[in-house]
Amino acid sequence: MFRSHTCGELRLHNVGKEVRLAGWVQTVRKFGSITFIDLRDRYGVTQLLFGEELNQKLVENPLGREFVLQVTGNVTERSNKNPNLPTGDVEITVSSFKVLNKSAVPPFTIQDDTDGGDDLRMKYRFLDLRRNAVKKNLELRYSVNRATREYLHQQGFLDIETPFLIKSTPEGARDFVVPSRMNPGQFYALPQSPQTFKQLLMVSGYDRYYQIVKCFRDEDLRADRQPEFTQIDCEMAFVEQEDILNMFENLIKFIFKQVKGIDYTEAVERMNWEDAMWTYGNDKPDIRFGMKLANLKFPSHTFPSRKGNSSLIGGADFKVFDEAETVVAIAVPGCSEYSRKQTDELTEWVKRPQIGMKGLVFIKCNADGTYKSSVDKFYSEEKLKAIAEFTNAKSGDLILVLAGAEERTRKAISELRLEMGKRLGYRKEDEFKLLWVLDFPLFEYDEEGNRWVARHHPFTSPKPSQIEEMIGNDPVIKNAAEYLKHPYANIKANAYDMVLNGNEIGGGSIRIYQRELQEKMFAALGMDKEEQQHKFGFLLGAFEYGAPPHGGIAFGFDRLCSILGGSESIRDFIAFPKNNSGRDVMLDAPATIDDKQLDELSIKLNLK
RNA sequence: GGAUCGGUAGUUCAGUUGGUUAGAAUGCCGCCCUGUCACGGCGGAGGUCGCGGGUUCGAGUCCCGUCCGGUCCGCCA
Repeated sequence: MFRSHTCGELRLHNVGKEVRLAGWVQTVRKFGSITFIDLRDRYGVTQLLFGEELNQKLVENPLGREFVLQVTGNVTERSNKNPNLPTGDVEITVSSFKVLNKSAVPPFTIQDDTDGGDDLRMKYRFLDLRRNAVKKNLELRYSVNRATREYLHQQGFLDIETPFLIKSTPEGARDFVVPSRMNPGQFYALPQSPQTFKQLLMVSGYDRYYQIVKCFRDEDLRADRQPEFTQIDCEMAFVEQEDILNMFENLIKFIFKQVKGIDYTEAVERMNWEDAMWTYGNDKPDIRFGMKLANLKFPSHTFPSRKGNSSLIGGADFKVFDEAETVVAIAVPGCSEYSRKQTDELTEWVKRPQIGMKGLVFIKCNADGTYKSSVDKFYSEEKLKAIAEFTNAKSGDLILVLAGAEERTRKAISELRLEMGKRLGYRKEDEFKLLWVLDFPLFEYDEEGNRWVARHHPFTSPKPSQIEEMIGNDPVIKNAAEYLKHPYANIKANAYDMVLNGNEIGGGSIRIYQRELQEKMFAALGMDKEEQQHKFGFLLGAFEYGAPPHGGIAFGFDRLCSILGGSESIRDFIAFPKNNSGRDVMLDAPATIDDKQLDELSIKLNLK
């Protein structure tokens, strides 16, 4: 018997028993003739006591950190208990021990607050994974996985595997490709998602499908982006949008309950894409706090149904506002007493290249009812008061105003809102707020190619009321400068994103299931018939054999785990992640392959 | 593709205006210690200052290039 118990389970009621434990040496505390050793495994830490006799043996066989040890001994009650340890009431009085394996001195400490930097931890990831902090993330990941499977199984979903070696498709992210030895000069692509396969499964009649599946995208990385990542991929047939929203907000609520013990009973809020952009400047707003945007000035073709009040800022001869396409403000609660140093710091913050604004206008709504701003030269106290009212600022608030080109300015004010929300403590990691963002635009304008690209993906259906608008109009954009006036710019999609605390955790759509409409969509994206047939002939063909109406959604599994675990980085929730440059620093991958392998694949390198 | 921050002991970092033998903490090694659990005390070892070039009487420090890592923009349907 290797061990009778784990290092996490012994308690007072086990006192008197002879037990055998195995694990890693966490620390050695020597006191002349007795020694304490903390023995660690996946389940916890138990203190070992080596008495006088055995202590002599320890001198002969010194133990270091991370040695693998097997001990036999009696569970005894401690004279000095440790309340910080679940096993802290007992210790093992060791009667015999065996070193199962030695260990080199680890390059960093195996503790919650390790002294190792990220780079080193990734290189020695197998040691990093011994740390409790990482272990509990992987445990959380497993419980999210289990909850997902339990819920979807209850709902009658089938887990069906789809292939990893598939065909490269033109739209979307860059593909990872795999050369085919048996078909020289030809390549498989790794799936960016099982999208077309799950749609084919709907045609086949498997009307509730899911998969927790790896997907691959060859794009640059971020803290929350990995080249291979995991999705909860789902599809349903004979459904409309409402069915999907209900099914999957309940999935997330189920996960909350199972994983975090949270009863999320309230209805999930819903918001149009346009409202999200108007109110928060962002298609994935964090609605845990207010600080909504006050749109003082904006281009009318971007928000055709909105009315502004530009007279509030116009006519003051303030060029920055007069020449800006967009002027937008937020009222930051209780910050009117910010010092010059603090407002300067905020100005520097928005001027960073990542934000890219030229400056920041602020208006202090003083507690005594007066106003003080950085633009007092241009605006009277009365005008400032009117702006403050429009911004819904209360006395004691600090109004921050950004001005510039629509897209950049809206993005910047959104970032600024999130930053101020964070600084004021409105973004608590243990508070969760879900949101559906609906009615995304079907198309996005691609400036470079002067053409339309699918905002979600080319299988997304337009709103039924706008199908005619799409079929009846030529996709060609004659006047690039005024692309927003093209009928396609206003077509909305049957698409939806689920947003959690300002993070997109999932997105999906009701799909196109008729060949004619799918062909029109491909054509709108600039694909001629031949190309359509070559790239998606299998799907178009399948649509001719009784494809049912269907739709689905995919959740970013890694990201969902990281948010539930209160971390910004998904790397902490992946056992063996890649670094910023897409490298596995432990394996040192990717790596070159030898000439024989290249030759078998009929590949010649052309390195520049 | 671009911006930006960093690279000094095993590790995490400090290092002033360019000036003697590059420091601290922790880890490691040795000795002492019977109740510790961040044990304690005494002593010791440990450095290609990422790499290459330049300026200078003199470079960890300034300049140029390069490599590696972090963050962000572009990109990510």
